[in-house]
Amino acid sequence: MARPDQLDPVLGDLDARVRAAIRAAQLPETDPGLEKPKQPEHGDWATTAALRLAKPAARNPRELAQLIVDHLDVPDVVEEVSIAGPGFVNFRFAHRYHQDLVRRVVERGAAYGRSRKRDDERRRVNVEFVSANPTGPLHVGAGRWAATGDAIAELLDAAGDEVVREYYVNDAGEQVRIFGESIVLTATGQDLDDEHYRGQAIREVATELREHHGDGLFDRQAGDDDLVGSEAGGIDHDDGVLRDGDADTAAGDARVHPGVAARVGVLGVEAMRQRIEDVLHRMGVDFDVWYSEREGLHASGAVDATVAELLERGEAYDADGATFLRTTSHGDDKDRVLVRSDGRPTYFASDCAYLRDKWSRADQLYYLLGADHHGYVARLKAAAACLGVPPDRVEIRIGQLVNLLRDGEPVRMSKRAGETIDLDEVVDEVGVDVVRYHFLRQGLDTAIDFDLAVVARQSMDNPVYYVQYAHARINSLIRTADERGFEHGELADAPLELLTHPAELELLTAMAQLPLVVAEAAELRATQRLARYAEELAGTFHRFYTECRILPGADAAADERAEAEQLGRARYWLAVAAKQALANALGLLRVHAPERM
RNA sequence: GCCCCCGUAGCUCAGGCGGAUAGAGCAACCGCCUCCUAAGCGGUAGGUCACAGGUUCGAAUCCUGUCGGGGGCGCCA
Repeated sequence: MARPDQLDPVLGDLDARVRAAIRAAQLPETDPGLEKPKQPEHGDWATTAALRLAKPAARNPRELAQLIVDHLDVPDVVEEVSIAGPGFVNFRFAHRYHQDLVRRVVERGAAYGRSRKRDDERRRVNVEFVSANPTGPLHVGAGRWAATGDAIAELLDAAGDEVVREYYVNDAGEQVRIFGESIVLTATGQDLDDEHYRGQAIREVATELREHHGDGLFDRQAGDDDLVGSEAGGIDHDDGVLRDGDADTAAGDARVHPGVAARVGVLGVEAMRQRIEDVLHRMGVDFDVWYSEREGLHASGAVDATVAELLERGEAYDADGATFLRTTSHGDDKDRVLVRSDGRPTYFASDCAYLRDKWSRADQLYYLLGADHHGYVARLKAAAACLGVPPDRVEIRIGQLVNLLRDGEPVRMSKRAGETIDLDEVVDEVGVDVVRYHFLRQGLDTAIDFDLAVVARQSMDNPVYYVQYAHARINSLIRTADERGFEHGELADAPLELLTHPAELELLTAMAQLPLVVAEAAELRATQRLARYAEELAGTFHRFYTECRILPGADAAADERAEAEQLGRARYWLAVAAKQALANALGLLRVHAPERM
């Protein structure tokens, strides 16, 4: 967790003083855990140190709170210190602190809320998410991982880490051959079997490939002569296309030449991957790395090298002609096969090689997986352990799935039916911001019902608009001020000491929290923390706007007018700062902050 | 058979690494635009935090069990 001194100089100072007081009182060292009291009347910030010290010190927390206060060198900005409840120490800050905040927010601009980490604390984090198989279009569920993974990556970046967004492309194995067959059969108007992929996107890809490569691509002869070459047996040991797959279905569909299926499969996968990339881009998600299993792990020899290394480390062993990884010694239920007795590596072997590769490029690995992959966690963690990667450096988060509904009725998403509603169509229907925000404001542990009818119909009541509206409203205010020629002057000259109205102070307090919220949300990888905070911040602005007249009214008497002008200047700059804070919060969620609505 | 997630207001969900009177939005009801965007604001009403034990000075939060709901693995990739 980022410490307060890296977020806010005043809080950092207070944090240090509380620590000093704890030392002076000869109490065990503990994090002051500065937080904002739930009830504003309790103060601006509070330390819970006494509560947490109660157990180790075996003393009454209120007594400890008093001890801490007795030893505390109270900074000037703190106007009032009080002990309350079971042992909270509350601090009330002078108005000066809040007024300085306006300057700090405006000066830091887009950087307000972001923080740095010391070099020894900064991590290179590899965030892998989505990674859906490129054998079909993305469905809504993938949209959840896209929005969440992207926002978590952004949060980590804002918290001072170096982040790489990565998509693992499963472009090797059995499924590529099946995908190739599916395209060929679709293109040539033949019936598909149960195992084949189908749907609108496949038809489009088939058409696309025909246009680029001609009918010959799907032709058996062409496959024999030009495309298959040494891989006539259907197994291509060089690029891994036909190596993988747990099924012992070396055969394949008799109507499609294996070489043609392989060739078309590779082309088709790339075409589909491109479509996925396009949809994700529409979602505002752009990956840094598209990692090809076929090229990066098979063609490069990384899989073989990884298996060799595991054998060398003594973590893998040969039995019954196959090679097993001893995952049971790291908490898995049973040992997993790396290389089958026929010599083909398993998909799991690819995962091991991929993990090893990522570990060479990063020092923190984050995997965002859907609940349908939760059975995979144990073996992946075991694989990490076998490869010598410390367990705390591999994070595997499981998110619950998304149910797509329309008017309360489930929308079919089965792959066999082929006809589903894709993410692309959902984005068309309700818009990017709604989709993203809907996913981001809910925790990963909650299964989400995404009802198209509800989301579309109630779009005006969607919380994302509540936040965006606050931003647009401030912009409108600024625009109006300009149109009326309101002289707001320079921020440095603004009479911020006039900001004493409760609504103003609440807005200021809310703004002050952004850096801590960001740090906490990043630490917990919890996008909903930031989303809920954004709603709270928007709420404090709306109340301020309702209760406090910002631009002077035209009807005021001359003597009152001068006063109103002064107050207006202070409030104008407060609004400018609030707009920045809102824009930053939305920006970290990568949700659009509109200038007008 | 095993595993994961959830159960908090009528609905959808925050809060959950123990701490102050349990929060928000929607829905309901009552108010607020001669005035900077009413996509807003204020108020009222609405809760055995599923249930039962346990740990603790203190439990919505941690542990165990039960019930209810969702999903996964054991078939594929």
